[in-house]
Amino acid sequence: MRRDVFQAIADPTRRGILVLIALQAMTPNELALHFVTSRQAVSKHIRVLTECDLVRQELSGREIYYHINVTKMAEVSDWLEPFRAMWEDKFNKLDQVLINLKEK
Amino acid sequence: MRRDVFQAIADPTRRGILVLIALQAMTPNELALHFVTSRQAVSKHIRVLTECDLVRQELSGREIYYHINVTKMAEVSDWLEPFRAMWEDKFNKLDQVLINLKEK
DNA sequence: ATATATTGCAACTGAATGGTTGCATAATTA
DNA sequence: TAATTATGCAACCATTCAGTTGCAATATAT
Repeated sequence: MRRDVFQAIADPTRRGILVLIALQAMTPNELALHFVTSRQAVSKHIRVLTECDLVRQELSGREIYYHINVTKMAEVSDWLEPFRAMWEDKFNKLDQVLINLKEK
Repeated sequence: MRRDVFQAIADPTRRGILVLIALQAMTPNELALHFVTSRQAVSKHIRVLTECDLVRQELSGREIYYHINVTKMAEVSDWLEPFRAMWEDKFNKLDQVLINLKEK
């Protein structure tokens, strides 16, 4: 079974979970309240996120607080970096065009 | 059918295609040579990438050159931005710890 | 004109995915 | 101690997905 960051963030619910726990660590029950799906479904998403190390758990009695491992997200950013150079260059060229137009 | 950039880049073959055509526009046949899959399978991936506007086509006789639409990739980067702030902050804090250790 | 090459599309297949329900386990509360 | 609460796990289901094969359409070459 393929289990990588790109596959993990492909699902909108999982992206939602990441955003929520980025603000504050949460239990599966708390998380489930924010979605129109069952607690078990959220747990399955958390499992996927855990398996690719995007989230980590902190036990507190019978509750489990899930934290985001934000450095893992950098893997996506790293892959994106070469493309970023391309689109920024594109904007720079556009800027130059606008400047040239203005000067005339 | 869900068709967004996150879902598109979830597949490793599609990420490979994006990297290749970022370097140079290519036809499906040329692309297929770089993968251990059929030309038709590559075409299906191209279709997905086209449907979410990550690639654009340029017709040249019976050949079709596929170009990357690199600005579309910025959507992923935009989503990542808040997290980036978090992990950079993390590194900054780590830097500070190292500096403090060095001073002692 | 005929043969070849490039491509997209449709049908089919097996595997993966996201969801649900039910249950077992462990911690907390009454 | 008994009831409640929080959670993970397994089984099942419908849908999606990535791949293959076959075919039709169009452009190029002989």
